[in-house]
Amino acid sequence: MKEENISVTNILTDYLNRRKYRKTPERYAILDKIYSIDGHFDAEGLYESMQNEYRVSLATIYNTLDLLSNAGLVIKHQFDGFSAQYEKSIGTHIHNHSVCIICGAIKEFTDKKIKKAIQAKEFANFQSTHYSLYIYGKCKKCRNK
Amino acid sequence: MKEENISVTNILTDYLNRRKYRKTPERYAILDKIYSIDGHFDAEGLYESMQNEYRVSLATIYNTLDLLSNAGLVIKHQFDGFSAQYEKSIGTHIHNHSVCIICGAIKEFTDKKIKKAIQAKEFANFQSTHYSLYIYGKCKKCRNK
DNA sequence: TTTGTTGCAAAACGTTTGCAGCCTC
DNA sequence: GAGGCTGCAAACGTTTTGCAACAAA
Repeated sequence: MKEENISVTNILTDYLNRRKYRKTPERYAILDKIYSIDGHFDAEGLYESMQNEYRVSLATIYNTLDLLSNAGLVIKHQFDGFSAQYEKSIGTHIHNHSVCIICGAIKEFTDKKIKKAIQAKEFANFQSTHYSLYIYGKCKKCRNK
Repeated sequence: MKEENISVTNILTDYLNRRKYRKTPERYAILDKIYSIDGHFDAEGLYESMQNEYRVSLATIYNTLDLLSNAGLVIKHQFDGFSAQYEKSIGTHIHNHSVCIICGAIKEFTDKKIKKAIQAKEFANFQSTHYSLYIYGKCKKCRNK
């Protein structure tokens, strides 16, 4: 287990304690697996990748992804036309996504000015926790379509 | 028909001509309906709202929303957990969305600095056309959940 | 012991597809 | 007249749900 995983494990434990939810081995196994994945993944892929290690049902994968999302440990993306994509959130640099409207290719990028501008935003009646920025357009390959 | 609709009709006609697509009454009826709606709508709602005027099938609604999206006449949003939401794009101020992670409440907001920072972004191999920014968090009602 | 959580299978949901017939070009 | 577009219904893939069994508290 990476060092990072120790702290996310603690975050999950705190979260479960605070809500009086149960600390099941499935939840920790899924969290652990998620933090070993770099980049995006979907529920099905996570499910399959765990079959040889700690076997959990797809229903539990969905339940747990939802729980971890509420706990701030994963971020959920709904890119157009695909199944929901997830990624770990702790220890991940804040980044944005460019999405090709023709072929669906997704790339990550960072931009300090954008980050600053968004983080400076404050709401009167809304307590923001995170954000997703998707810039749509055409990638190099699809430029002329 | 509002004045605005005349110009979006022209945009659609140009688009169809350029691609050698057919100018069917369904496409214009759907476009017209969409530009009479303020705010978000989904395919089902659009379908139902047209039943008393120009009747089209749900399949055609989906086809046409896709076409109008490619033509830049509507913007598609995939807010978490719901069916895809659409909104007209021409004559609509660029705006962002705050999404409550507890109850799903969606609000629009604008911010000049964010807009500027995003529009200033240029990519080497990507031609951007539009963007969506979703800020997630907890709304006033759900602050303590 | 209580009851939240799991696995399984079935169901639900939004969306897409196949196909015959229609209507734009 | 050719073939793109439509409506219909069936199919699809992802996600949710109901329920009995299990296990954390």
